[in-house]
Amino acid sequence: MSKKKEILKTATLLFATNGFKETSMAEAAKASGVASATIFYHFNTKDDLFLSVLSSVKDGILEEFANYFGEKSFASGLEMLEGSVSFYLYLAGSRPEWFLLLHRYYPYKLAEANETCRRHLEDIYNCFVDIFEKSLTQGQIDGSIRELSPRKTAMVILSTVDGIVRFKNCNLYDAGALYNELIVCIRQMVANII
Amino acid sequence: MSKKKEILKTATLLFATNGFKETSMAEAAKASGVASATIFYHFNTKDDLFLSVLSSVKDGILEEFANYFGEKSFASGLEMLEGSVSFYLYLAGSRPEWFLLLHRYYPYKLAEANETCRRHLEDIYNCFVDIFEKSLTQGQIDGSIRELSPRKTAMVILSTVDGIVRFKNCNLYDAGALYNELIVCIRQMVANII
DNA sequence: AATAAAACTGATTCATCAGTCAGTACTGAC
DNA sequence: GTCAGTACTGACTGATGAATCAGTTTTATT
Repeated sequence: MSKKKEILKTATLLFATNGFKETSMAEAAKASGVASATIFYHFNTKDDLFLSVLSSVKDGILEEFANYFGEKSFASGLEMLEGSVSFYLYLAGSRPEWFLLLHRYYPYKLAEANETCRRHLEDIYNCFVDIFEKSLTQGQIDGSIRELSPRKTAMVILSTVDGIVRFKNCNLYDAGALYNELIVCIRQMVANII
Repeated sequence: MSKKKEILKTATLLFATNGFKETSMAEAAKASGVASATIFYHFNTKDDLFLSVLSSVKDGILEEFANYFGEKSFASGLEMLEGSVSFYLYLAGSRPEWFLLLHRYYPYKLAEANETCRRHLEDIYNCFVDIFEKSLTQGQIDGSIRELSPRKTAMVILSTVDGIVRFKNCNLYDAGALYNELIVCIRQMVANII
């Protein structure tokens, strides 16, 4: 792997697990196996490195979801929704660093002043909401989803799923034990009762 | 107000809005209107100050909920649940610094190594889950809530409500516009259909 | 082989910050 | 008034960390 990619990968892990301020550039360089000045050759500033990390996380998430929907098909909108939620939970388990990073406050703080950062975050969360919304709209057509506002309900579902992942990452509860309960709750929330 | 209380109040705001690492002790002292060394007279270390802040936030939250339930009575478990959720949202609006602090990662990171910190966080989240659980159990007795696991469902509800508040604090969506939708979704999730 | 450009480096710089120190000011008890 | 204890202070210290600099090494091109 090129040194630049190595730095990016290592920095993602460090920013996610230890935080932005808590990670020094020298530490990131050492953990990447490069000299302390090399990191500044590839990335002008620390914020610059962070934005590159966030951008690569965005690309990863969008690609993973694109792949998933490229090879899957669903019998109904409700099934698509349940599949999307399950895949979100699966991804949070297989790429914990992505979600840990998104559950830190730094990106949102930076987004207040930095347009690029703001756009990355919006792209990521719009990806999630769009998928849930599409499932709900589809379900209203095929009759598996009840009468509701697809966009707003999609946001509530994202809150729920993202909240569970956050609790798990914060070691507050054994949130992993809630996955089944979560799917049931969401089905109950949106399913059409015939 | 005593200088100690003034420091505590100011530090809560600074840690919540700017973060732990991003707030210097000198800055906190200046914003509190005391000399830079005074803060170390009242609090041994920066972590010590943070733990005092977290402890005062815990006391505040527990007291607010105790007051609310002391003067309210509910016709059913479902109404109690809806009241609790509304009060959570109201509190998140009137005391944003409490929830901003809880939505940062630092407390959870500190909790890994610090027992006191861990206990404060558990007290806070148990308070929330207990209230939702109590509502659900009550509702199962009076028939307003369907068959479900009260503890686990309470956690899912907390994820949802807390997730909405987090999105609002992160300025991701106009989550305030989701409050009505949220109540409807939760009702749909747990209400007994007769 | 010669050359230029790109990649990389360790030593240094300058600012910031948690925590200390050696005091001074205030308060109440007698 | 004086004494003791508590509250408070500005100046200082040692460590850390982002960024720079003045180079060296590698790579690609002719």
